Amino acid sequence: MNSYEDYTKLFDALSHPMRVKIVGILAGGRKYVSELAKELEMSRPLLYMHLKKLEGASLVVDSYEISETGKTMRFFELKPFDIHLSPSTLQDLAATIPIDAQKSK
Amino acid sequence: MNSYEDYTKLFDALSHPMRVKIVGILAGGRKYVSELAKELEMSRPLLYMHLKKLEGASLVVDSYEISETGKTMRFFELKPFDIHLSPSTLQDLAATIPIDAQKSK
DNA sequence: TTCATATGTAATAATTATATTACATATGAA
DNA sequence: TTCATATGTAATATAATTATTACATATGAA
Repeated sequence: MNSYEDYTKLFDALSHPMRVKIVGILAGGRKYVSELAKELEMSRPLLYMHLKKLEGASLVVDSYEISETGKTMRFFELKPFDIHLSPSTLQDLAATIPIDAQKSK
Repeated sequence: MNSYEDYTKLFDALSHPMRVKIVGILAGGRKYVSELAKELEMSRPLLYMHLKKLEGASLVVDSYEISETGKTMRFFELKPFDIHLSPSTLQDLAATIPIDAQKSK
């Protein structure tokens, strides 16, 4: 974790309950996309959108594997993180934010 | 802090750099609206929008005071908070999120 | 009265985010 | 060949967020 953009991306990633839910599931171990979609009762296009945000925030990483039955599977797993939020930590972070900062997309 | 909605509101509030900046400034002491707008070089309507989000996330509270020159001033100050984010804490939080949860507006 | 400094908000524009539908490829099993 | 299960994405629709402009009120000082 370095810049304030990293932090706003992280907060943005965790601002949607389904993405927090995805993180919670992955905290119990890696899953492949179709498996996750079934568990979340969510369409894959929508799930991909959420996973992309989580990956953009460096909360998850993906890797490919071929199953015993020959299917390509894309696994997602959680990256370790440990973040402390308090007035003091946010004050330090805020000090690095320029006055004309916009939301990073 | 109780429900997952409280947390997603908090993350949403911190997902914009200017709101983190506002929190950082208020960590140094309370400010009234016009004072903040000047320091942030931001229009008051836009600042109000950001402050409303921060207040909705229970990060700040407001109070009114009459200045020595008779002007009504609306002060904002930071509420204390201390949040720890890790796979384990998010796993606990995620367990409370229903499968059909949508973003709370 | 006019000016400067507070407050507040309604209306709109512009941009992003969220969600769905409809495609497409590839593999192994039946 | 057909089916089930993986993958991926393009196009579109809907909704929410972000940002600006234009108002309005109130106070005390000049």
